[in-house]
Amino acid sequence: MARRKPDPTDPGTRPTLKRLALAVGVHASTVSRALDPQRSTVVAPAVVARVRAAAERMGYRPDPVARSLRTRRSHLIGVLVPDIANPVFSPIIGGIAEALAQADYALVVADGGTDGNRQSDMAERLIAQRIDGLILATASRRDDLVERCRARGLPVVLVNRASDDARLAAIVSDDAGGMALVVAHLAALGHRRIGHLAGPAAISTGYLRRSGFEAALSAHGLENDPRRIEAASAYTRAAGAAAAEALLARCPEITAIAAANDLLALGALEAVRARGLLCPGDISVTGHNDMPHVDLVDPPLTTVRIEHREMGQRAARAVLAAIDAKDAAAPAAQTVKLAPTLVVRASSGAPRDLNA
Amino acid sequence: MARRKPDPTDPGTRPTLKRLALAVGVHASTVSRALDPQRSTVVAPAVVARVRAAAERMGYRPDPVARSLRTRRSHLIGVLVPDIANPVFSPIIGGIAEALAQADYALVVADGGTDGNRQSDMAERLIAQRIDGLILATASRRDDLVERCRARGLPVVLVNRASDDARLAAIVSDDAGGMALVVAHLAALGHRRIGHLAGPAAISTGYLRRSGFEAALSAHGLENDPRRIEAASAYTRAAGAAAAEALLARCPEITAIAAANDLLALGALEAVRARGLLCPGDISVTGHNDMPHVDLVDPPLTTVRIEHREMGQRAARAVLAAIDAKDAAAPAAQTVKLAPTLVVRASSGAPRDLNA
DNA sequence: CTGAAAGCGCTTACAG
DNA sequence: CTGAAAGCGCTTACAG
Repeated sequence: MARRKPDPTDPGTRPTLKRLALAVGVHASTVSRALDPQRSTVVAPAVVARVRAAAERMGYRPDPVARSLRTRRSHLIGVLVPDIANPVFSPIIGGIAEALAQADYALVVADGGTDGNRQSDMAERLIAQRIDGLILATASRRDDLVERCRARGLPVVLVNRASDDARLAAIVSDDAGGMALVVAHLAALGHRRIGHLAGPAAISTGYLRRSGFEAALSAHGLENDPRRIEAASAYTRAAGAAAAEALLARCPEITAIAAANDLLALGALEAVRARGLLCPGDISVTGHNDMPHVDLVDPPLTTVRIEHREMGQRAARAVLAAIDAKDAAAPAAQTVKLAPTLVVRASSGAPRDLNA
Repeated sequence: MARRKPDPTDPGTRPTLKRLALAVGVHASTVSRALDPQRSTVVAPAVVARVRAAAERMGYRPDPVARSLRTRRSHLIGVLVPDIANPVFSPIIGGIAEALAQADYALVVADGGTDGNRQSDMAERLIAQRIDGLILATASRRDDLVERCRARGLPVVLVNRASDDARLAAIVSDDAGGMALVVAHLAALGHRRIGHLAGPAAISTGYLRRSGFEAALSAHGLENDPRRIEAASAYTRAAGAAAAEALLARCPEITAIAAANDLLALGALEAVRARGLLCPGDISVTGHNDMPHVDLVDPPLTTVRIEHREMGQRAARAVLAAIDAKDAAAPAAQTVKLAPTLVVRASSGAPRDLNA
């Protein structure tokens, strides 16, 4: 014999299905059915009532691990972000957590950093935990990781950043549209020579905001001089400051800088100040994201607001739908583009030539 | 018969222990032992080598769900925060995630909000997921939830906020010490009438920063007038603005406001501006936490820096230690107070009476 | 050093 | 409508 069998009537430990069955006087399988709203229709109403009452009284909670082993469903969703501490991703995670909790799923988060190998490694760990689906906030435009998940049949949804492969479900902001709002605003103020602080070209937000910026210039009949675009090496304040410094040195004629995100814009503000220039008197600066508290920086930042929390909620619902679709062979999920809005504050003003 | 037995030699699906055993030509129990560094010493070295090679070749990964069911260990740690999107908690979560990943544990996060009932509910969900330990960032000074977890024998560690019950492991900042740094700084500048924007008294940070503030006034021989202390209803900018407005109306004589955290300080800055006062010319304002980017607000905020990321790492290590201790009946974990540092920026200056 | 068996706590096809 | 049995994929006490 392998081990002493524990007494299923022992009330000392957390109650199991078996003990509950013993207490009610029916078989465990009947208890299992009575407790499942779907299958309880097949059980005698009186039995269902007795089972439910006993479960309540004994404080029975089904063991999710045992259930997972049997059903092959963990009710866990993995989320991989490049940086948990980045203020842009926190509301996304918050939105995901909220929507998942409503559906009785839990959220396993991993910080993948910006290094592709580490991201793969963290994703493998999540998959090893038998997550039912994965939400990726780390995607680059061509991403091995995304492809591998697809190949394994793991439901995957991208959030905030899309991949070039349009077959993948993604919940993103209309990045090009956001830049169109910015350029329209600056053009209306009278700016004609506008620089762009681009994000990394390998990330969809960097690429699409840049091409959106260029398209908007043309639409407004403004010159699109590639020299006036400088790409930052990363979405950080420091990278933004360095890129803005290079841009200001090379193109002193520009009267505004439209940055690809708020962190870059904050860096640009530092570079502007370091050169002894005034914002917006000498040069206007705009951001993208509307991060918390950018309304309090000096000067308050004009930026593009994205509903990150809603983005997270939608991504959660999309993975859940993808999981159901896997069972039902339902239609594939698709890309959703949320419409951003412009928030005008004090960092944008009339160009200096109009002031003079 | 219940069901057709799947062929364990079928290579189509993810390999199991049994299939690996079949491939190597030994029993599953031997494979299990060979793959566990602890118990592989008891297996013939040649067999260990063959098993490991086959595992590698077939890409075998033990199923964590099955393992959990058997060992009663999920390798999952739950974290309950009041608000995932709050910039103070993100680096804490980041630190926890990093330290857990190193120990091969994963992190399940839940957003409990500020409502006690919802917090309990979310904690129950985490526990239902069979987490091995819980990190609470939501603790109030007297917290039912904390007590209930203790009663169940679930390893619990508090982070950032402690409870009044000193038996509980907690990783916190020296909150009183942080306020002492602030008061010393303001006193050195010449301030003698200093107001305090307190946090909620039911939370340790609110209570301890307030009492630390009062103790520091006495230590510097400054008058401790309770009218000069106004408690905010929550740690938000809006609550900070409202409380600061009340404080300024009641005590126009104060020349500085020491806020219990940065969010309250940002609100105070708004209230100061709304009154047509200048910071720091008319009144100095200080914060607590050194949230990201408060160096860029207008004026750059003098505050107390807390190493939130390290706090998270330590909390993770503490739960892991508590889990081991549970097995080993090792000594109970204890409270760790991290030393904060003062960061002087432009929101604090000489009092207006010295300027005149 | 290795194998055979039991069991973790569920769910579900099958039989009645 | 209900019960008995098998099985999800592991680990581990026991026997040899």
